[in-house]
Amino acid sequence: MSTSSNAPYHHGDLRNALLTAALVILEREGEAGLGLRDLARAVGVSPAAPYRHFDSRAGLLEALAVTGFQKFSAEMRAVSEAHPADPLAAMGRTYLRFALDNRALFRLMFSPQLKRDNRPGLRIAAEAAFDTLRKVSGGYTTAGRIAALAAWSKVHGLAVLLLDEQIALRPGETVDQLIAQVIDQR
Amino acid sequence: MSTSSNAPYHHGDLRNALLTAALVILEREGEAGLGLRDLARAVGVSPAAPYRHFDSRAGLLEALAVTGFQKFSAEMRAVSEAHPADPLAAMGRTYLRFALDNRALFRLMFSPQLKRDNRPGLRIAAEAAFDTLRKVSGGYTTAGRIAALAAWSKVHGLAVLLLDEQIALRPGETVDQLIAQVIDQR
DNA sequence: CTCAAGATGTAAACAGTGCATACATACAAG
DNA sequence: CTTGTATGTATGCACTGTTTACATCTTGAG
Repeated sequence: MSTSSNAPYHHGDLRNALLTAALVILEREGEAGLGLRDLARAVGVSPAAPYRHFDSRAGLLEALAVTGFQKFSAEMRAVSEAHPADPLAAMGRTYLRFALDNRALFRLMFSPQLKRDNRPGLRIAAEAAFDTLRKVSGGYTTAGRIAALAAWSKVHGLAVLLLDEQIALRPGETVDQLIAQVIDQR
Repeated sequence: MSTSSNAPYHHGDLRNALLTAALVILEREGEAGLGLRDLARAVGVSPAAPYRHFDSRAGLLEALAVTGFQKFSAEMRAVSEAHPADPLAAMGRTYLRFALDNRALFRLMFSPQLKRDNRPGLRIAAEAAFDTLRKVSGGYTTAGRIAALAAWSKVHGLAVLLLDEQIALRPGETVDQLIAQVIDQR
C-alpha cells in the first residue's frame, strides 16, 4: 500500500498484473508470441519472477484459459436470463460475440496443447462452463441430445471459421448480420 | 542410385523423407513437439540439412498443410463422384473422417499460426480445396450461401469439437454413429 | 518491539531451440 | 577431366523456458 519509493522490491499484485499483461500480449501476438521473458519485462520484473505464481508457461496459459471460461459462463448465463422466452438464438449470438471479442483467448480455451498435459484446473473450469451451457439452454437439451450437438457444432464451427478468416464477407455485409442469418438457418 | 556404401553423403530423397517423418512426429507429438532437430535426427541427417529444402520451420509446416489440402480435395472429389445422387451427406461424413484420421494435420491446415505469416502456397492450396468443395457440392450452394455456410459450420464445428474431445460418447456408441446422426439432423 | 520464518523477488547459469554462415562433398554438363 | 551447382555438415549466435542459490520484504509469535 505504500509508497513513494520508486521500484519496490515486491510488486504487490504480481499474479494479477501478469495475467492482465499476458492477455494483452496474447491478443496482440498470439499464443506463440507470448513469452515469459517479454511478459516479465512488460510488468517490470525479472524473468524468473513469474515462476513464483505459475509453475510453468503452461500453468500461466491454463490460468488465462480458466478466467476465459469463467467470463464465458457469466456472459452465457446473463444473456439467457435476459431472453427467457427464446434463449437459444441469443445464446448463439453471444457465443459468437465472445469468440470474436476474445479471439486468442477463445482459441486458447479450446487449445489441444493445454488438454494434452492434463491440467485439472482447466478441465474443471471447462466442464463447469459447459454445464451451465446445458442447464441454461434447457429447451434444446430436452429437444434431444443430437439436436443440441448439431446446434453447438454449428455455432462453434462458425466461430472457428470466422476466427480463422475462412469465411469471406460480402461487400457491405457485417459479421453480425452473417451470424444472425446462419443462426436462424435450420 | 548407388550404393553399397553405408551412409551416402547425399540422402537422395531428403525432402520427401522429411515430410513423411514429420507427419509421423506431428501426429504423435503435436505441432509444438515437431522440432527440426528431432526431425533431422529421425531421418539421420544434420540439423541444418532441412534448410536446403524448406526455408524455415514454418515453410515445412506449410508444405505439410499443402499436402493435407491436396489429399483432402482428392477425397472429397472422389466421394462426391461415388455418390452423385446425394453427395452432401457423404461429403459430410468424409469431411469428418478426414479430420479424425489426420487429427494433427487437419488442425495444422486450419492453424492461425500459418495464416499469420502469409504463406502464399498455403493460401492457394486452401482456396483450391474450398473451390472443389463448392463445385462438388453444387446442390447446397444453389440452395443459398447461408445454407451452405450453416452446413459447413456444422460439419467443421463437429470436427473440431471431436478433435478436442469436447463431446462425450454414450456407452457403446461409435463416433461414426454420432456423426451420421448429427449430419442427418437439420 | 523483536526477530525468526516464510513469501516473493533477483541473478546467473543450463539445456534446448530455430536459424545463419562458411565449408565439404557429390553429381552433372561441357 | 574440369567446373558449376545442388545438397549435406560443422559451428556458432541469439533466444527460450526453467532451475538453483541468494536477496529482500512481510508477517506473526513471543
